[in-house]
Amino acid sequence: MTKPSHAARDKSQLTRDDWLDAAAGEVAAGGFGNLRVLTLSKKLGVTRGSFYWHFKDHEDLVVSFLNRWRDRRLHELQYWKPKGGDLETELRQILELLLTDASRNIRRLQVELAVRDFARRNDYAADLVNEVDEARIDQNCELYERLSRDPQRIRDLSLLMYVATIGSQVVLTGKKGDAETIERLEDLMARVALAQRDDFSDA
Amino acid sequence: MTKPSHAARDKSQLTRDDWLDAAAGEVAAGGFGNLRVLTLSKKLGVTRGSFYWHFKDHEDLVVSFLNRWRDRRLHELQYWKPKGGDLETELRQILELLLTDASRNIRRLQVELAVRDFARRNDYAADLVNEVDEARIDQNCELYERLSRDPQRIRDLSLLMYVATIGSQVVLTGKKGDAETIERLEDLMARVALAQRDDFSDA
DNA sequence: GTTGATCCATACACTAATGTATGTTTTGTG
DNA sequence: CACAAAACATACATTAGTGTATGGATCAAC
Repeated sequence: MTKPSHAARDKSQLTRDDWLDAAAGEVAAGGFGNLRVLTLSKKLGVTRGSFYWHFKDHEDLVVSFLNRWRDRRLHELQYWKPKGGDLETELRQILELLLTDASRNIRRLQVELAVRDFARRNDYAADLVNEVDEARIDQNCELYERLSRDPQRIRDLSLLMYVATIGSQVVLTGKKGDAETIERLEDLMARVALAQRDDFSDA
Repeated sequence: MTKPSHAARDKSQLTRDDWLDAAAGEVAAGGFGNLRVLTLSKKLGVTRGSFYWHFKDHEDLVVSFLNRWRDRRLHELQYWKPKGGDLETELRQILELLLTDASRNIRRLQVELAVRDFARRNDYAADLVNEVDEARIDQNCELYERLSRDPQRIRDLSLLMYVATIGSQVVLTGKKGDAETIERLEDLMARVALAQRDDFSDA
């Protein structure tokens, strides 16, 4: 007897993580304002009685969701480390990860943008987003250290590259022909970064 | 007799634009999901009876708001034209407009980000945002035409600069010490753009 | 100052959502 | 199988929101 469920639900019982996964779908589709426990329950094929066993209340769901998001984003950073090669190769690897790869994982991208939007009116979310941003920018600094010796300029360059990727994810999502555009952007960004190598005037 | 109103309300009667102005506050604060006619009415010191005279329904308010936003963003583009000077001067003028100036108009920035977020789940808003983006990128192309002769590269560079500004608005809003950061970013972007001048290999 | 149009208030019906209390089923474990 | 804990269902109370119908106030123009 398969219940009137939609997604991954052949189990007869739900876990807390199942609810968070379903919540990700809602958040991706309509932001945190669309995260209702009633509609969530319907899509999971259960009633709200289940929800209020797994979670204290609606806020508990939101906070748990944000925490899991933060943990995963910080954890995945270990896979961001480019595996060898010269500077340009590694640079292009990172850029492809940040641009092309990110635009393919539509759901993940939508969740991230929703979290960012929610962070503008929720202090806790804002803290988590800052944490993730800082970690990403810091990590990429290792790459750009080979371009300059001024720590400030290294960090600024890393920041510039980062905001460019975020901006392109914001601007270029869901347009036709954005794949080629992103590719060209990726190429241009690599050239731009490498062009900064010249001035080794080390302050 | 001043009514229990909050903002600009010494008039005894409200106009359609007054409602849209108040709506901007709500949208800036909590996005389009926070745009309720009930709370709007309370903040304006009237009941919903007034609203449903000025607007057909809630959707009418949203569409009108989006249209006005589009019109204003397209209209203000005429002030984006830098007034003379050499290339670097004009470039820095535009960048200051796009970064420093934008980060000061917090409310306008929040509205724009809210519109962008709303555009991810509303086709009409998405069309307007695309329209505005295209117009801005196109306009700035005039500047970057002095850097290269390849139309594709000109447009890509304009796009890169644009997504970088959007991204910095998304990432750097509401952090302490973002003013200096934006200044340094502005400087770096100018240098990056000018560094692209060198390759006049015109395809 | 009367009148018509404009603007707003009041009252009602309806929907969707949260949260809580309590009952019912399912599951693991001796 | 017995039984306790875990997972879910049901029913109720409450709140906040939309939309509509209709009545009342206010303003402009003559």
